Amino acid sequence: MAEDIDQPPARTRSSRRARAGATIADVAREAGVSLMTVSRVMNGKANVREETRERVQNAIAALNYSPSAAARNLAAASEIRIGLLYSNPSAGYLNEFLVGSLEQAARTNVQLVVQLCERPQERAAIVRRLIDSGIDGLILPPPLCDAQDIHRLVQQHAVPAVAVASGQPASFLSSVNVDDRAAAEAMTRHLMDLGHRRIGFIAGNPDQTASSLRLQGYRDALEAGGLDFEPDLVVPGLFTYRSGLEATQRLLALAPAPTAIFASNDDMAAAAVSVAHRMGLDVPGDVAVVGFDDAPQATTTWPELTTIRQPIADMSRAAVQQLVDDIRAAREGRRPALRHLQMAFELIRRESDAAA
Amino acid sequence: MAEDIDQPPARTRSSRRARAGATIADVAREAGVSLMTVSRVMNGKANVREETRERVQNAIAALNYSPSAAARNLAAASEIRIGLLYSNPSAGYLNEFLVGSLEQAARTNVQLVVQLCERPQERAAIVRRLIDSGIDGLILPPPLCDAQDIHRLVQQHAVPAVAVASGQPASFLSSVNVDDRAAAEAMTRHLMDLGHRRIGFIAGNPDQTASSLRLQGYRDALEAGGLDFEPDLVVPGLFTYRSGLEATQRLLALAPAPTAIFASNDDMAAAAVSVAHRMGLDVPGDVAVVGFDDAPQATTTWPELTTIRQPIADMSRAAVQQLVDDIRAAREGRRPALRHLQMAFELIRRESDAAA
DNA sequence: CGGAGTCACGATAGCGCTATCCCTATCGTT
DNA sequence: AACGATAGGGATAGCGCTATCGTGACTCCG
Repeated sequence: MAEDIDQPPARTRSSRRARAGATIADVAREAGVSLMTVSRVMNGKANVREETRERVQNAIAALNYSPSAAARNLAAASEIRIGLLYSNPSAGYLNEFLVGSLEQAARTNVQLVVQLCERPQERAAIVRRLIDSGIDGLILPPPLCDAQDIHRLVQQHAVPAVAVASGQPASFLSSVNVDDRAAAEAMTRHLMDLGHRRIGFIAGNPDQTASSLRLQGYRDALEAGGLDFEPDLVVPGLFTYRSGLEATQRLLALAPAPTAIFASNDDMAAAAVSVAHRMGLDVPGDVAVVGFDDAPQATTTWPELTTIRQPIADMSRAAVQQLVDDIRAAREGRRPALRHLQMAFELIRRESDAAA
Repeated sequence: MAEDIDQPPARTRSSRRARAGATIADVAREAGVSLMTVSRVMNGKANVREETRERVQNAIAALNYSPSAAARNLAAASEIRIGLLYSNPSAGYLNEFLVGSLEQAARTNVQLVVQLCERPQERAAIVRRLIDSGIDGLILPPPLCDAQDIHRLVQQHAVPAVAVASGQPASFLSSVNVDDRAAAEAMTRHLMDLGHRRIGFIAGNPDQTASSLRLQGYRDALEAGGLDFEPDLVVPGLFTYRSGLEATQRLLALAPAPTAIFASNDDMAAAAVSVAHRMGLDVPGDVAVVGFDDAPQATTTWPELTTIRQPIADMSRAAVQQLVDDIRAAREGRRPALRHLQMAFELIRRESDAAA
């Protein structure tokens, strides 16, 4: 045997080995194959015999091996950094969004840079800095998905980006949404089915394109049901609790008052409930109130809100996936295949609505 | 000049170079120094002349260089992965917590693994899997900071961990909190200063050690102010909106009813406001209501809640920092210096309290 | 004035992995 | 039988950075 001849010269310097765990070399030795074969198995490449694959996988399990993300990135020259810009959407939204994207980022071995991007006058500078620092792509949750200045930068620098929950995503972006129009239509129809004929609508922030789609859905449902659209029943809002307070006061001051209020998000719906209560009205006995988003407010309000649930975590997961695909495509010289995903919403019936 | 002799043999294989940006070699060339000097500057090592440091920094700026996290981790043998376990605290809390820790994780170049750890019966398995996969440390926000089964695993496997906002952190953990007792005392004193003599207290979930500290603060303030502690005025709660509803009903059914209600968190305080309104009581005219945490609910309620603000993002940043220090210490064979940080809280006065 | 100590900095060898190139055994084809 | 085609798998060279050690230029002191 030539085993001792093969040994490398004794290391005089102390080893710099860091990982407590096994390395790919250990696995290769254990399985009796080369490093590359182990690597192939781990990356699911095709040209490995089933039997070999199993042997390697057993070795991996036996040694409790988990690959070093750092080494993989470095070797594959595929370090991907994705910027996730956010600007104070409701806490619940951001939260679920973050969890979904973090999970997907970990799964696909990309680094997520989470950046607050609050004040409009600083936005451009922040995005520019990210781009300059070599970010590989951007995720734009609402309301940033509709920000013109960010769009311009993205297009100028040809940075792959995904808009989430934008009403009408720019042509050079991938996007992930639910069908806001259809969802609002379904909710309005639901109220009509309960017998409501005067349905107040609190619109969302006009700067977000989803707002007008929700309004459109409301109008479509009225029309389909043979009800006249009454401009007085639509009042402006900004997606904030405070704006919901004011909007509801206007609606309930109408004569005759609406028997149902459809707020464009849950914050405003919660505000509507609060105003109704303070006016001595019962919800849903005197007015039904429904929201949109299924934010935490929906269940920390009494009565709990009937609302539209968006699969936010799934959407953010999909957004990361799409972005990574686009980035890899661009790196390989392929044209990224912009895709516009539409995910299913769900009408969640709780206790804030009832027959008219 | 020997410049052309120095050139490496023409590369026949295509370069595997990935980064669009500059590498440390580019910076070194630009600044006219060696790689190591650049590395030293970037890591803030002491033994570099001020003049050289500046030259390097200029080169870095000129090339808009940013180092590859993957390469740094690999070379320094210092890849650190931290597990952040969470279990459905309020969305606002988790949110701020995540943002803070993500930021600090990015800054210190460690990888954050965010893990949902909801159901008690699965917790142990999840934590064990994380540990087996070679996680280097754990962050335990409430309520997991007080979970006995997790504590046991952490101690058994000697995994560095930091408990955040635990009332009485286990002896083998580092911790970061605010002084819950002092904060509750301050809030109670605030109500007493406003002239309230009958102050209802809604306790928090007894499984979380912070709950009893908040109650203790309430009692301490009463005693210091010469008021008798009245057991009837303290009702149990679970930190949930729903439990706040019930607790408030009990408090307001008392005769005489309290003129102020101190809820152990904002969810329950929001519930208290809701119940008061439905009973036709004005807040704060008929009852003052105050909360704890400064969660989003505090400002999406009318009237906005007076509450105690914890610097959650700062706390999570500190937790990550502490954990990284502990991990590095352990790797170098030093004993980690367990530390118990206490950060400043703030009483935020809004519109839900008034003189008795 | 020579040797020890200090300081700023350079040369080099990896960190753990994958891309690339290359070799071998096996098969079908003529 | 000779040939190319095609798996399946090995050897090697980096990816971009830092740890370690080496080196020359200074200081300091007996």
